[in-house]
Amino acid sequence: MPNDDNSRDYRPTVFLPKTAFPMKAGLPQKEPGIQARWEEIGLYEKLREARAGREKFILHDGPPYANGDMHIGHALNHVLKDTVVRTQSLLGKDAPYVPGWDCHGLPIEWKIEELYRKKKKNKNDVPPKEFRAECRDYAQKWVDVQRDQLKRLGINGRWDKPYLTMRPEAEGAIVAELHKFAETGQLYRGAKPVMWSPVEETALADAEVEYADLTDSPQIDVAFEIVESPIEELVGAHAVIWTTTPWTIPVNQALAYGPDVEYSTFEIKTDEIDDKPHLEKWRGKLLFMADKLIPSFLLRIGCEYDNSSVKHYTVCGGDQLAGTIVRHPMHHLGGFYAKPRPMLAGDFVTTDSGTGIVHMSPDHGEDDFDLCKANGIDPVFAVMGDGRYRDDWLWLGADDKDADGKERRRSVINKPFNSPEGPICSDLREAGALLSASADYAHSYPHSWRSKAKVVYRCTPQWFIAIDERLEHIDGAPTLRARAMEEIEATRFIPEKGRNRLRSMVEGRPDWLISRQRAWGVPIALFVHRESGELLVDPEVNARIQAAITADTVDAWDKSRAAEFLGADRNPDDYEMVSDILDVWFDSGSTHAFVLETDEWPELQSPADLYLEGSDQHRGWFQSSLLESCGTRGRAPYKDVLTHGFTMDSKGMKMSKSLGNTVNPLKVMEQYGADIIRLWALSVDFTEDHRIGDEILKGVGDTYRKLRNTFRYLLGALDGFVGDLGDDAEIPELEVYILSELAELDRKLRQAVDDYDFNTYTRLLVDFCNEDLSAFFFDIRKDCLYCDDENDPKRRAYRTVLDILFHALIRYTAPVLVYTSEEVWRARYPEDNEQQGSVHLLEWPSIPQVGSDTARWTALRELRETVMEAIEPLRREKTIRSGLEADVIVPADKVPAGFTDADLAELFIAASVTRGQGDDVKVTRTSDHKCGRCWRLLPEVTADGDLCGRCAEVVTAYDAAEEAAA
RNA sequence: GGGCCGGUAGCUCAGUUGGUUAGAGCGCACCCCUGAUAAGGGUGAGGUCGCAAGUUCAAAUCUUGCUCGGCCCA
Repeated sequence: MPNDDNSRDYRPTVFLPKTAFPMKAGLPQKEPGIQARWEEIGLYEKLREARAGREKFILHDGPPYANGDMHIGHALNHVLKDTVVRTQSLLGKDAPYVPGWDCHGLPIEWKIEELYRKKKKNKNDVPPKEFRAECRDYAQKWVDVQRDQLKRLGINGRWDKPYLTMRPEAEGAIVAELHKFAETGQLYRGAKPVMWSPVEETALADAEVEYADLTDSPQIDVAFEIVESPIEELVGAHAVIWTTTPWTIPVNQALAYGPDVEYSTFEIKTDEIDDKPHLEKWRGKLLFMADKLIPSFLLRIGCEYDNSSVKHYTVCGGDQLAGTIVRHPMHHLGGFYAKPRPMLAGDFVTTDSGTGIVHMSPDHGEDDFDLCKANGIDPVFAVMGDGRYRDDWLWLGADDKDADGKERRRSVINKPFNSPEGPICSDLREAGALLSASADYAHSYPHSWRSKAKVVYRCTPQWFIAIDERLEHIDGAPTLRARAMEEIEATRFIPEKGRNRLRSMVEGRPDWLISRQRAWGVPIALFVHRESGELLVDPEVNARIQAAITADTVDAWDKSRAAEFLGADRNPDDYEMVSDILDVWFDSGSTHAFVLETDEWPELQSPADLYLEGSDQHRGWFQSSLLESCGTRGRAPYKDVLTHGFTMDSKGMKMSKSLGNTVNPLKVMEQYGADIIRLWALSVDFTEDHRIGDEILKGVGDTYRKLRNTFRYLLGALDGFVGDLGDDAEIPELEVYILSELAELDRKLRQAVDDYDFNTYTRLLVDFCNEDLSAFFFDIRKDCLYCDDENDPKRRAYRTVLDILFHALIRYTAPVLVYTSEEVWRARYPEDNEQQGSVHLLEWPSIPQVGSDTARWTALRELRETVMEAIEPLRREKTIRSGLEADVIVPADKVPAGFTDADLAELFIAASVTRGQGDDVKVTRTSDHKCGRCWRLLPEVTADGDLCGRCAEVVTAYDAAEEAAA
C-alpha cells in the first residue's frame, strides 16, 4: 500500500530482539546476590534430592591446609573440581561434593608459637591441652574464611558439613587406621637419621625442609692415622677426610672409600713446607686420599694447585682397602674414641669433591647410617634434640664461654662452634690432625622452612610403616610397595604421564616415617612394654583408645587415662605411652576412610571415582592415600587421578611474594568476577603449567562477553516465544543443518566431559557461538527474524531452533559460567517453581536427531567464504557498501546440489546469486532498489524506500492490528 | 646436582602413525552496518614451530646436545 510514502519510519514494524538482560555484566556486584539465593533455596540439597538414586560419581576432595587466604592454586583446583562435579551432575549422575580441610600440623602450631613469642610466653609453660585448643581455634578460623571464599568462587558443595581432619570423629578414625597398621604388623619403631630441626626440636618431613645456598660454610680436612692395613705401606700414613660439618667429628665411627676410586699416598715437599709453618707437622708424613683430588686438597692447605708440591708413593685401588683400620684424632681420650675406626667400602663415595674418603657418623647421615648398620656399627645418640651434645659425652669440644665468662654449650649447628677458631677445630689442631679449616664453602644446605634455621640429620627413635614387609592380612597381596605398584597400573591417570610420576616415587621411596615430636596432631596412640620394648597389640585396648578420642578429641591420649585404656589386666607402670604424633600426611592419607566410608556422609562411597589435585601431590596426597589404603584395604582409594599443573605469572615464571608477581584470586573476583576466574581456569591447558596475567584475563573477558551476548541475543530473539512448530510445519534446511551441528557439538562436549578436557569443552562452546551461530546462522536469519511476519512458518521454525539452542547452550554453559548462566536462566524464567528455580538443577539436553547432509553444507560454507572474499574488493573501492548490494555470479559447478539461486542469495546475504561459467566468483553492484523496511535490494522494489512484497504485507497487517487496538 | 615434564602467531589452544603453502578462536589493522549498538558482519596482516646439530627423499613431529621455565627430590 503506502508506496507513495517512502519517508515513513518502518522501525516500529520491525521485530527487533527485546530483552531486559543487560549487555554489561557487572559480575562483582551481581554474583554475591546470586550466591545468596542459592543458599536460600538450598541448591546443593535440592540437587541431591533431584539426583537421589542415580548412578553416583564421587569426587573426593583433597584437603587444603587450613592456613591463610585462598590463593590462585586453590582457585584453579576448586574450579576444576566444581566443574567435574557439575558436568557429571549435568549428565544426570548423583555427584555429591564434600569439601574438606587439613587442620593438624606444624605450620599452624608454629603460628600459635609465634603469637606466644610476641606475648613473651613460652610454649612449654602452656598445658598441651590449652595449646591444642588454640591450634584448633586457629584452624577453624581459616576453615571459615576459606569456606566463604570458595563459596564466593561459586563452588557448590556441602558447606554446612565439610570434613575436617580435626573433628574428633576424624581423629578417632585416624587412630583406628594407625591401629590397623599396628595390628597387622606393618608398624615398627626404628632408629634412623632424620632431618631434625634443633630450633623447633622436631623431626621434619621432606616437605618441611627447604634448601638455601650458603657461601660461608665451614670446610675442614682432618687426618686419621692408619694403624692397620693389608697394604703395609699405608700403616702410619694419614687418611684425609674432608667435611663441611666439623661438629660431626666427635661422633665419627668409621671412614668410607669408593671401591672404584684410585688412591695414593704422598708427601708434601720440603720446600713447600719451609715457608708454611702451619704445615710443619706434616714434614715427612704420608697422607692418603683419592689421587684425583690431591690438587684441590693442596689448594685448601695453601700449596700450588698441581701435583708439583708433592712426592707420590703408593698407588692403590679402593677395592684393596678392605680391612684397613684408622684411629680417631682424639683417640687419646680413650673410651669411645679409642675404638678402632674401620675403613668401609661405600658406593656413594665420589671424587666430585673432598678427598675421596668420607668420614662416617651413623647418627648424622643416611649413607653413614646404612653403611655402618651393615657393618654392625650402631648410632650413639650423642646429640640431643636441642642440638647440644649429651652432658656425658666424652669430648664436647672446648668449653664455650659467654662474654661474662660463664660456661655454656650451644647447639652444634651454631656458627662459632664450627668455625676454624671454634672448639672442635682448636682441639683437632692441638691434636695435630687438622690440615685445613676455613669458612668459605659454597653449597646448598637444608633449612627448616618455618624457622629458616639450619637442620641436621639426627638419629632418633621414630615410628615407621614398613613398605617391603609381606601383607599377610590381605589376600593375594605381596608387600605394600608391590600392591601399591599394582594399583597404580589399575588407575586411570589424566594426563597419562602422572602414572609414571607416581610409580617412580613409590618404587624408590623408603619406609614411611610417620612420627613427629610435636603437639598439634593425632597421637601415635600406642603402648610399648617398658622391659621388652614390644609394641602392645591388643584390639580391645585399641578400641578403647579410639572410642575415647572420638569422644574427647586427641586430648584423650593422656597419661591420666593409661589405666583406663590398658584395662584391669595390665599395669600402667609396665607400659610407655608413645608421645609422638602422626605425620599429617597420614591424616590426609586416611580421608578416604573417615570421609568416604563413614555414614556421616552417606551420600559418599569408596573408592572414589576421582582424586583431583596439583602435580605436587604425586609425592603427597596421591601417594599417602594410596599407601594408607593399600596397607589397610589392599586397594587404591581412587579409580581416576587427575593432576593439574601450576599457575605461573604472565611470563611463565613462578609466582612469589618477593617478586611481587602474584595474582590474588580474591582481587580478580572483586575486579572481574568469579565467572571470569572460572572461565580462565577452564580455558588454559591445566594439565601443564599455565599462566595468568592482565592480558590473559582481558582475553578471557572478551570470550566471556561473546558468550554473554550470544545469550542476550537468544533472550531477545525469543522474546514472547511460547510454543514450537505444529506437527505439519516444515523446518527449513538451514535449521536442520544447525541442529545437526548442535548434535555434533553435543557429541564432542560429552567426550570432553568424559576426558575431563575442559579446555576443549570451552573452546568448542565459544567457537560454536562465534562461527556457527553469530557469523553464520544468526546473521543469515537476521532478515527473517526482523522482517518476516511473526507467524511466518520460517520465522517460527527459526525461533523454535533458537529455543532448542538456548536450552542446549545454557546447560553446556552452566558448569562454566555458574553465575551468568543462572542470571540468563532467571531472565528467561523468572518464576520460582521447582523446575525453574535454578539452571543448575537441569540435566544434559537431549538434542533432536535430524538428518542433514553435512558435507554438502561444508561445501556451501566454503563457497560462501569465497563469495565474501570476492565481494571485498568492491567494498574497498566503495562500489558497494554491503553484500546486500551485490549481484553475485558463482561458478555453477561449485554450487552443492539442491540449492536454488534464491537460497544462495539468502545464505550469502547478497542481492542476488546466479550461476555462471568459469572458476571465479564475479560481483557487480545490483541495479535493484532498497526496500524501505527490510533494506534488501530486490527487483520488485521500484524505488529506494518502497516496500518489497513481503514487507508490504507485514506492514499492512501491522497497521490493521494497530488500528484495531486503537 | 639428580628425576620427571614443558617451550607452535600478541593471547589461549589444535596439529593424528614424520608427507602439499603449520591451523582455529580471540586480539590487532582496515572496512561495513547503525534495526543484537560499549553489540553485529567482512577482509587482512601476524609464526626460522625455544636454539643447534643429526637421521630421512621429506622433521613442529624421530635422535642427541644446549637453553629457558616448572614440579619433585638432594
